[in-house]
Amino acid sequence: MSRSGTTARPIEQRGFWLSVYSQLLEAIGPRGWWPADSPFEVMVGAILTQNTAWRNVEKAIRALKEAKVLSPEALGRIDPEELAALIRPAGYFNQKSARLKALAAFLLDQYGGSLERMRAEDTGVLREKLLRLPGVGPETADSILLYALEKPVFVVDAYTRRIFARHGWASPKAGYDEIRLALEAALPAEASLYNEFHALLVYVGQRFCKRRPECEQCPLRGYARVSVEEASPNTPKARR
DNA sequence: CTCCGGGAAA
DNA sequence: TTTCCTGGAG
Repeated sequence: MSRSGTTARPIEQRGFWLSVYSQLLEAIGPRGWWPADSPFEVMVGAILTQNTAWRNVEKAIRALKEAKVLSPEALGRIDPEELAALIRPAGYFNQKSARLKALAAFLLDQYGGSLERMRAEDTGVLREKLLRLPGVGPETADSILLYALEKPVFVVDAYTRRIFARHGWASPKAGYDEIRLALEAALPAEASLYNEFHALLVYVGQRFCKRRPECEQCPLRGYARVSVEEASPNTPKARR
């Protein structure tokens, strides 16, 4: 076996990740993810929130509810342009309209629109099927698996990768599955744990580990293996 | 890497 | 006014 030298920083100790988790939970508190009235609403939200502020997703979901089209059947029937108009506040409305139509068609075709039947499918198989859908990449697929179906899949996102890179917990070049599989291997396979952990990381990314990091008040201050400058050199300084 | 995009914070 | 938002496809 080759030992390229870029290998290591491999398996973090379980205790380390659990201490990070409890630190965040204690400092920030439960985030109550995913806010929705149904698993299907979670799936729709997972599409709508792609690179989009949640505030704007709420407007779109409200419009879907008012138009009474927040179901696989109704989304399957609605005209794509009409759907695009309804979800306009969430941005990328033409793309997302097509993506929602594809998701609805998938649910109807594969599971007769029943999320119970969908949930009964093997997680790995289901993940592959979701990834084949247009507009469903790794993060969206895993968000659906975790937050809509309560499968123990750790959701990795841009915040996660930024936080991990800055603290020296993972290489900046680490791939999506590399981080996901490492966390899943190091943590108990509990959906409730992954649920809260990811939500807390998003909070840290939004409030502290921003493009210009504000480490002074951050709950993760003290958990870094390296300095921010060392881990990610071109980080902008926070303005005063 | 660029495009898709409205909405609101900075 | 500019920047950024719980990404994914070409």
